[in-house]
Amino acid sequence: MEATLSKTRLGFIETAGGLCQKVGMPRSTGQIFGLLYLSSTPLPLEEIASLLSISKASASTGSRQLLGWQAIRQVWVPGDRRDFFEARGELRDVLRAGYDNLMRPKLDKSIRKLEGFVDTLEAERTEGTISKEEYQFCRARLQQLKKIQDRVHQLLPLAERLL
Amino acid sequence: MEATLSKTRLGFIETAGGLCQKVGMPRSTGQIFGLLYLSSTPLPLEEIASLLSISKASASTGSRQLLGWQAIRQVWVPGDRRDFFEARGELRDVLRAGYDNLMRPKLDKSIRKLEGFVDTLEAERTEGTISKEEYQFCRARLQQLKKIQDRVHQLLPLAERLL
DNA sequence: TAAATCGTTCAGTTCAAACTGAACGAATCA
DNA sequence: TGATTCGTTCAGTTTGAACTGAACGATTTA
Repeated sequence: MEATLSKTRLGFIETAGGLCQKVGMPRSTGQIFGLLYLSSTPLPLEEIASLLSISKASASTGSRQLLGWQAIRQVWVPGDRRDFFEARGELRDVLRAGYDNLMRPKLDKSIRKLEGFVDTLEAERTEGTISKEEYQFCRARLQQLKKIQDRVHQLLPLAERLL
Repeated sequence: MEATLSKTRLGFIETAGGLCQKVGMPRSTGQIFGLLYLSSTPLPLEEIASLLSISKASASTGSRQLLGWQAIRQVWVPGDRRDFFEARGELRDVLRAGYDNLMRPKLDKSIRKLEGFVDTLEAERTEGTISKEEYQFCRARLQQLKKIQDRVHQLLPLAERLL
């Protein structure tokens, strides 16, 4: 299929790519999702690459990334050996999966790190490495930070439900 | 002051820098905030640079960025010509300001963009540029996307209150 | 079995953002 | 006024991630 893309889809793809890039993920990955999200029919890897004017390599890595996030799924077309991809229509579930698989682990890790800092702070105090003043000040700030993290932990499940 | 940093502060600085980098902002900016957040006394630009082993130029741009986000504030020390900086202790307010000044405008912009896509889609339909099928499919997906954006708009003020 | 097609992997390149050193203007001090 | 001490700005460099082309293994087709 040599079809060209409509203006709408072109603009959408560009926006999705730019959005992803701003959040720190590869632009091409966002472009792929944008392309598939407005595609009424599953597309093979080769066509994704050519429509977006990117290499097959980028299309491959990008789509595997999106698969990992469960943002797209793989579709087998009878009698066709190629891999076809389509976007998951249920964006709610995509976001939920994104939260479970990407956000939550990172948050948990950051909490553990924060507790680590509190520990080393205590150690440094007993060692006498730091002054009482610095100890108290840092302790207070770290605790405040922890409080905020806890609030975030309360908020995220709530968000999950509201969305 | 030629004081060296405690282990706690060093680790905290590194974490803050890495965190910022992952979210798409300069690492050094996060380091500066990390340094100030655990500093019981305001620091002059020069010392920020030397403690973090970065150039004065980076320290300057980074601190101005943080000032813009209201994450730190400038303090004048009587009899000292230099600029001193300290982190805002009230992280709640920092987050709120970050939401108001950074998140919200971007969200609004993306909504406007989305509406633009709907419009061009309509136009392309009446022009006959796209098939009825593609039109209907894209329209449905764009509408679903808009629904999610609306939910996010409901959620964010709520988050602001909970934090 | 040979030829062809498909997707992945990997080394090398490209590219954009961050960072730096130096020059500069402004403000202070002698 | 001349000499310093600030902070900012800007051109050039560095750095790291994204992207590419080519080679490869796997699977299918002739």
